[in-house]
Amino acid sequence: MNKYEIIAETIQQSIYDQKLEQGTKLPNVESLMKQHNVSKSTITKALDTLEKRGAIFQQRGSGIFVRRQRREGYVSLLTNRGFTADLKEFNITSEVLKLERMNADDEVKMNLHLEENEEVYYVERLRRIDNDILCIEVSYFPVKLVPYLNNEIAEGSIFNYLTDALKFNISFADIYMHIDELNDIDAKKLELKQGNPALFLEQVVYLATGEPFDFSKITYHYKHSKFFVQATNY
Amino acid sequence: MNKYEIIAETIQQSIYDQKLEQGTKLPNVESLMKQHNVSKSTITKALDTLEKRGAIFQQRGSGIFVRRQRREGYVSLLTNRGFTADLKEFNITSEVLKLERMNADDEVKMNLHLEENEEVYYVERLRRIDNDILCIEVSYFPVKLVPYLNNEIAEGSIFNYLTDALKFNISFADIYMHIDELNDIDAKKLELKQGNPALFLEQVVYLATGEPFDFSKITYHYKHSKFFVQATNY
DNA sequence: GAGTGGTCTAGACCACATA
DNA sequence: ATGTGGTCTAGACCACTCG
Repeated sequence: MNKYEIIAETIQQSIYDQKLEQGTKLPNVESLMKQHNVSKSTITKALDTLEKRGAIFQQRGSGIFVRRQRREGYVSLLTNRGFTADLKEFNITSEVLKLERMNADDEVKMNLHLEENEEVYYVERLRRIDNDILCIEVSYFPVKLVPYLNNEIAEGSIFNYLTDALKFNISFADIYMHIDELNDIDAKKLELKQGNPALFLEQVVYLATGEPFDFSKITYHYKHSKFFVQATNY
Repeated sequence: MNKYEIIAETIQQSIYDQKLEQGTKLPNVESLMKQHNVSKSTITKALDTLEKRGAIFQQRGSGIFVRRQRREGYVSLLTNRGFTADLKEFNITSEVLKLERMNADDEVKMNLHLEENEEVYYVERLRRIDNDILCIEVSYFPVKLVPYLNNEIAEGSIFNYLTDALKFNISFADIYMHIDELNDIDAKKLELKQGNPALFLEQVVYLATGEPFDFSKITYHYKHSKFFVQATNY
């Protein structure tokens, strides 16, 4: 880890450990420099990182303050680290409904930038949060990037498998959302009724190289899904 | 404007003007340094800014590439600059249903960190996107921060009024979302039926000082609201 | 190995907030 | 006026990618 990353972790941890409230003032830049024995730019970089994550905000001429402060029970859409929900806070489990290799259809080809006749893994999962049904997730992974996938992996976190075992360097994601009524099939899977409201989310996730490796369509149970976004004005 | 901001604008504009596609490689850091006659850190800062905005991605050892690429018709939840929707792309108009000064109730007091007996402006607006009904928005602004508001201002962009006339320095926002069925009253306003799906969004917007100045509850019309989020893995 | 972006330093100077 | 964070420089060195 780089110096600035270590410093960022240290500060974030100390906010967490001391349960500092929103608005609490942190030590100034100079004392952080001395404390960690690094140059000003390194402290600045560490603080910028924490600001991006939504942990602090900085005000020129005034100081550095704790931001954080989320309501209970909401899942962050752009989690602190990684897009998958905070697995520590919430107990999320997955039941694999289907897993197979298949040829990509047009929609999948377009979203994953695939050529003709390329194969993908198709995974359909029912995900639960603390035993409540959270969503149905249908995912596609190109075989050329994800050469192997099985039920055991899909029951856990596929993203953890990709980063840990396959050393994927996940970089960014495009997320599209809309609301609509449930159709008959999805309603049954979610144990709801046809016509009930649902949030439909599509995401394309990219490697650091810019290659898309995951296209997923997720249908959320309207009673058990609450989302949280920390926006910053760039 | 700072040097790095000007450089960031220039690069972003050139991507836009040349309609560069995702994955297009940009000039390397050294040539950008020479071209703008600045040091490496300044270029780095400019590129970091663009990366935060989702306009580019950088890959060590390889280059700088164009990211951008959004589907048509989706409103960005964390717009390029500012949280209010891209007003240039979409024609958003507001009809003021109600505007009055009142005492804050408990919910408003909590979200805006107000003391007992503080007054707020209450604004209820029906917002349209290209003549379709987009949402009902109910907003609260503390009078101590927003001493004046009228119908004419509320028919336009309140945020523009706050930043331009009152010189507000808007810094960040917390956004909470959930899905549910419409009640009778909201359904009528949105010209929908009771029980239809809706996205409910609550936002608290903060100044650079960390003071909250806006608490809004927004109910979106499910047929005319599509959202887009660009996530980055910090 | 050549080329690319990323980190880090030491120090000068600037812009803003607050009392 | 003082203190605080923000910008910028010049240059050294590091880490990754790719042919």
